[in-house]
Amino acid sequence: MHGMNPDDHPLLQGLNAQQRAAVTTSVGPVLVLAGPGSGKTRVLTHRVAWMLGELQIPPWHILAVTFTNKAAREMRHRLEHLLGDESARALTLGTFHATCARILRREADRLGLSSSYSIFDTDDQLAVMKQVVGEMGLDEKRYRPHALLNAVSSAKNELIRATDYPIRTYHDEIVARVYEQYQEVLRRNGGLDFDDLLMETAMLFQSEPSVLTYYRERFEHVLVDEFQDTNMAQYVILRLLAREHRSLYVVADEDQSIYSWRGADYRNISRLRQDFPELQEFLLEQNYRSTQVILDGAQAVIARNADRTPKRLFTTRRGGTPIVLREAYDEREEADYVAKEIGRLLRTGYAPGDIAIMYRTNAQSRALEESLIRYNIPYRLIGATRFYARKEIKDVLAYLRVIQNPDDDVSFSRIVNVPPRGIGRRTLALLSEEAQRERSSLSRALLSLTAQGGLTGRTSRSLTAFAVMLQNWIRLREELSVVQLIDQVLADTGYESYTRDGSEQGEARWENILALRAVVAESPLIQLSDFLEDVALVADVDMLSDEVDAVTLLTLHSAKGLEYPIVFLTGLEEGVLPHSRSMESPSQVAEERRLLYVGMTRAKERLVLTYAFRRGWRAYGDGEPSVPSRFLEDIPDEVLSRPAGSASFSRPRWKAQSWGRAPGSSGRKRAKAVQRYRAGQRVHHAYYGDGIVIESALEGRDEMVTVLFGNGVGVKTLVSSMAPMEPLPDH
DNA sequence: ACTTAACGGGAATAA
DNA sequence: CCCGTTAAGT
Repeated sequence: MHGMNPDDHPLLQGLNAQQRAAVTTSVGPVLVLAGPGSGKTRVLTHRVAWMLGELQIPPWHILAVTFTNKAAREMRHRLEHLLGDESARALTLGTFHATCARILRREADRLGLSSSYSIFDTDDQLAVMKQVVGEMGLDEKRYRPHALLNAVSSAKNELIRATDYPIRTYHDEIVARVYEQYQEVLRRNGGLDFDDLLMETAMLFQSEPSVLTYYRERFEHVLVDEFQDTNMAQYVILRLLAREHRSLYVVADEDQSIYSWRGADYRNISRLRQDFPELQEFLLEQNYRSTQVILDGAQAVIARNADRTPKRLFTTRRGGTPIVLREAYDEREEADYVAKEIGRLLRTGYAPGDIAIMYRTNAQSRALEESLIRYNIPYRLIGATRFYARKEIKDVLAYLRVIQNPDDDVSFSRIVNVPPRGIGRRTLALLSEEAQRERSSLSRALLSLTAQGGLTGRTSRSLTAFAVMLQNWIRLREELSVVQLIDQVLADTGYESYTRDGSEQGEARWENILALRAVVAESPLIQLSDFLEDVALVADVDMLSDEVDAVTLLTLHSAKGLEYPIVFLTGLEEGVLPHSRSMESPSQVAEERRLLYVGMTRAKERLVLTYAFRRGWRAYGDGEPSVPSRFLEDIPDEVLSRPAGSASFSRPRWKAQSWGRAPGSSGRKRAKAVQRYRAGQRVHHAYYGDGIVIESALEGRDEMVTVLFGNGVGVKTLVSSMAPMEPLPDH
């Protein structure tokens, strides 16, 4: 610093002018608006390092909120590296949910909650909601637990309590009562759901000035990544914390807001400007990730969204390989193309870890997996059956949860008869009655019944045996580590022989349990409560290890914040992206567009877009051919390359013939059909192979071709403009 | 009284 | 395809 050129400051190495300005600015409310690949997280990390190293702010006064646990871990590593000391250790760094969970554990008594409260995940929430709907005598068809949960979740994200739920219709009335009852059941279980973690923290800050003051002093400086994806509850937490010291540093990109269905609201950016009028704003417009071609394609897609600030993103990586757009016959052929193409890229020197395949819905991964297996390409799947949502893992965790929090009836009901020990529905119902009489939980009712010797009849023996085990575990909890406790539970319940039933899936399930055990063994000193909290709040992307060299399969949502040299985006069809459930509302379609934008901007060097002519699993059957995604129309031809794929694949006037809007929407392009096929003609189909035309007729503006294929395929009727098929020369 | 095997309906994204 | 429900089996 003494006479040193500020550009040589070790904490500013490798940053451009815009980034440096953002990192070194004075303490106060700051908004960094940044495009993809512009070094958002880097700026955030360097800003924290700047505050610690240059401004001499003690680490325990800093709270940094990241979007995933993985991002938090990485930031801590980078900070340790940048600062060369341990000061990053004392920093509070984590996701909103993890941070709130910790605050609430500390303040549990103020909420009338045990500090060993359970965190209820989606499955648990559904179990509670079903119980509520059942108890209230509502018709599950009319009042779908899923829909009710959504309503409750939205209310919580907006900080609306059950008693304040706005009632305009009879349906609202029901929702309000369901909401109230749902909270009642949660509370009896000593549980909080994901939304409660945020809502209760926000409301605690609102209602307890002393608590707010404490955390305000504690977290004098607050920094937030992915601010565009905060919801109202999160915004209120930030606003309250920062109101006094006004040191709030947020990084955002409205074009990457993809979680509105979870209550996220990018208008929080405008709220920030209103609530902190002295806000300093910085723009990061240089993209360091993608080639010009990829950036141009992505920009063209996002530019069509209204209500956004236009940005002038640029990169010095001129040119680049064109974006590949490829039509496939169906999801299987699409997957085969992707796998084959990956095989080719691997032979040119890319590593499997350089490649990601992205899709809108988890269900799409199946076909891709099958092809990758067939082509012997190593891959790993993010999401789908999430590790911690697997039955066997949830079972073990449910045991631990009951041991940790005996009021957790949801977990108790889950494991009381797993492995089967003769405690069926009827017995559980009796136990539930007893619990209601005693106004206590299932496990407490069981323990007191056993203690009184009040059990008779056939089931008494199994119930008593279970009660003895449970009591023993609760006692052992004090003495044993989490690993030892898991081992004890597995041994006592005979879970291994129950799981390993000789089937292949049984072996896989047991391996999953061993994997869980290994995770615990990595932190041998962890407290049970901390372990359960960590496990409840991990995201699938958190478990992405950089050391595994495999192709990554993931949803577009999980892809946020990641980057790969090569990205395949699959299923670019109307109904898939944009998703059919989003097509009624323009704002939801706009979000789908942002989702595509997020996906495209993950790619550094190569981007491949694919769509299928047919997609089997789609609800409207195999009769209806797919329509390419409307978003593809916005990508300029100059950045696209449309490979013929197999030789059979060239289709003249392809665009004019097969492009259109969603079925039913206006603006479908009309193209006069030309008869390309006649009876007796030989054809080649990309998927079905060679065949002979039996009949061909113009129908409306399309040509319907009936073909007899070989190799046992048989007769198929195809739409000429859509089928990946072409006439073969006669000879 | 419980368990298991077979069946039919509804399927986004996720901390 | 994963689920919840139902009917038959122990």
